[in-house]
Amino acid sequence: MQIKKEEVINSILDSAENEFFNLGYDKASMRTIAKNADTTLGNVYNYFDSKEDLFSKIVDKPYNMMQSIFRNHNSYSKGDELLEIKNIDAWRKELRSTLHRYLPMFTKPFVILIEGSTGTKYSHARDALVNLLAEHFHEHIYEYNKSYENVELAPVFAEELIDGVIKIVKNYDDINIQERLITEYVVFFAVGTMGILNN
Amino acid sequence: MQIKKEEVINSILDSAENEFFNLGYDKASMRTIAKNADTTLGNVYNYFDSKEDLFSKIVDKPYNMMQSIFRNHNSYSKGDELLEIKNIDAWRKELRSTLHRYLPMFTKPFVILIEGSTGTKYSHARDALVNLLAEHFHEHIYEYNKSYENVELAPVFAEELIDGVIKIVKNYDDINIQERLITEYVVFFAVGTMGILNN
Amino acid sequence: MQIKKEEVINSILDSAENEFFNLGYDKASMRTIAKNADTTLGNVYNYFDSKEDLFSKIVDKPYNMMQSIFRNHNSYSKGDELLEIKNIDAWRKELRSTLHRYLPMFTKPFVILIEGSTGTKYSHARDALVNLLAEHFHEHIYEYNKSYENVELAPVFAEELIDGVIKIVKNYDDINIQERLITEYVVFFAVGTMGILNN
Amino acid sequence: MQIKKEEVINSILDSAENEFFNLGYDKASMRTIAKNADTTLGNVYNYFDSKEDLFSKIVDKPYNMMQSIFRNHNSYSKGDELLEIKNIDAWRKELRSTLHRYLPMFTKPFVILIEGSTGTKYSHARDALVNLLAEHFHEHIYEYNKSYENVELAPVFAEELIDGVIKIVKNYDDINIQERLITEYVVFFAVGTMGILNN
DNA sequence: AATGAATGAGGGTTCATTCAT
DNA sequence: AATGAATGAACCCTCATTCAT
Repeated sequence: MQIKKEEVINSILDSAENEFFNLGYDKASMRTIAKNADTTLGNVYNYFDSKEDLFSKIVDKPYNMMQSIFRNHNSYSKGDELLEIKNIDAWRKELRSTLHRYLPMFTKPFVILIEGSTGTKYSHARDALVNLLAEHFHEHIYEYNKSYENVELAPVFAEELIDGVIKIVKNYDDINIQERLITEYVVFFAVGTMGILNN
Repeated sequence: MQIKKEEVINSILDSAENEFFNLGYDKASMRTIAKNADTTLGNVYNYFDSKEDLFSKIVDKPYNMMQSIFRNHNSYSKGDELLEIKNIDAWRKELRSTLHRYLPMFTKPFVILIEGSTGTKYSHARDALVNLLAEHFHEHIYEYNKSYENVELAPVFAEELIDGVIKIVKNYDDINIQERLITEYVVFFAVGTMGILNN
Repeated sequence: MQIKKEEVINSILDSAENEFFNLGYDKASMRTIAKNADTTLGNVYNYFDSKEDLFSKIVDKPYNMMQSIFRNHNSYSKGDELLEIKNIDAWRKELRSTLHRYLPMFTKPFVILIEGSTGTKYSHARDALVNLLAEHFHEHIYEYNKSYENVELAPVFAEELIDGVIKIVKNYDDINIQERLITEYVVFFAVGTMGILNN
Repeated sequence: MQIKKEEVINSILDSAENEFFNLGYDKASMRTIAKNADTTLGNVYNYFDSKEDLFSKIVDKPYNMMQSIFRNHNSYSKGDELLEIKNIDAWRKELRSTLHRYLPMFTKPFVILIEGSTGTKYSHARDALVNLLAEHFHEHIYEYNKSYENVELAPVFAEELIDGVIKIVKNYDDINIQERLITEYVVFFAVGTMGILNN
């Protein structure tokens, strides 16, 4: 019975994960979630208080991971000396090994958290991540070219960097391909920003 | 009387523009649109046949502009020799004058068309734009570095380029700022892609 | 101006007559009536208090005719000696001349009154006519065959006789064809009822 | 529970049958149906997909019966030799036994199908029936009196024959009375048409 | 623990009627 | 007299949530 119960819960969570992943919070349907979990609508409400609660249960893990990364994100800025590197392939190698640590975070629930949480109390999560990254860009810009006049692009870069990563994660299941493409995508951002700052 | 009528129509259009802008087509509420236009739900239907019709009235102008750009977009690729240019500022100047022609398209309605048209007959617009751009990236990649191994990034670049522009348009009303930032953002993409292809 | 006014009124009445004729009271649309009368919805209400009032103005003439016929309908039963007649062609001739007097009643407004008045205070008109005719049938039946066991058919005969006439009027505009077909249709009823009463 | 469910379904079906019977499809109100079924509007939609679906569930049985009769209605025309029979009572007997097979079709749902289906995909049913019968009349007329000059009456006869049957079904619930009256009504049509064709 | 029936608020839409001009 | 904008009640339908069993 103990086992049985967990089976049902997992079945619901799986079904919900798919639904939220495909449609986002607002357009997701509790009926569909129940149906694809091979259980009843009423029974879903025996295990989860509400649609929002169910969403929380799925999204909480990546949310907490993100929070803890935020708290000690100074460790992240160790890569700053990269800016000095002239050889792009060296960047690729360095970045790949750094990314490797974060890759486990890029799961379906993370994608849901970032782009499917509109309408929930988690909708700030995406903004927080964007802002954190935007700050980074901002700092780098300031550090590298104090007189650069298009600083407003920092949040744009941040957002599109994140969305690009999300897009790669959504489209490619194979973790190796993910790693290769995300690395290259981040290198692209590094090269691009360096380029416009250089001149 | 003539004036009165247009006032109401504009009031409805403004209200609808905001609603569609904030919520997208599907989640937008005709009741809310009416309320924010200081009129009655029934009266909205005196001026517009349906929700979809109201949406069309807002989105048609940027849609047609996009279509006409698509039809003669060969003129766009004339800028290919830019790739040879080493001086980034030259790129900036060239791109800025090119973008100048497209700037009138980048309005709130355009944003709605691109990211709020799910559920309408315009939902293909975003995809069409993304595909067109993705092809461009693809061609450039192939032209410049036949052995480049991360070609899968083309659609990602396309999508994030568009989303970045959208984000700029959303955040800055001043057309001059828009022009400056969009130009720089596109230059950033050019520099970035060139950089990763070069090595 | 006086003339102008009547023109508008007639235009509205004509348009309404068509609309009620084609759709019946309930499904008729005031908007459509106004449009087809080349005037405004609001203006229709300057001349007629309501949809029901407009309906009345169209249907009142045939209604009153019907009422006056009802009041002295004993004159109608003078044709009873027909029952003795064996020659059908004699019936045809006799009936045709009788019908001739009633033909002017079978106009579009009459049709509207009989089959398009559901939902109005005139909806009893049809029933009244049916009942009057049913009584006639009843009397004849009783007169001719006191032991006939299917007396309940009287109202059915009445209703179908009326509906048949209405159908002929609706489908044939030519008054001569109307006369020929209605006569024959009534003869058919006479022959039919006589036949089943005879045995 | 199983029982409870069927009770509600039947309650809704009954309520809907009455509503459609009284008002026809278009004017019937789902709210009224729900109210008269002692349930909620939303709950009606738990059992039936749409207004049209609910209508189908009521009308499908008589519709299918009608269709199967249409498919092998050649068996019907076998009674043609009846035309030679001079004894009306023989006709009565013969017709009654023929009608007996069709009687189960003549229910409230059948009435709804024939006169209340405007606005649904079943709206052709009445026309189909009328046309089939009109053809029959046409053939008989031609067969029996090639020079008869009022052939236009065929569709009128067809329509009024049907409407008469409908009227009987509407007014008499007792199946035996139905049988007696419908038989007599059809005999009346036979005698009537024979009479006018004979001369 | 599980069912699925029931609820109610909200969605888009139509239309007779009223009212200010 | 004429306009047509505005209203409000009713339409069909959806869906998260609750509740009795």
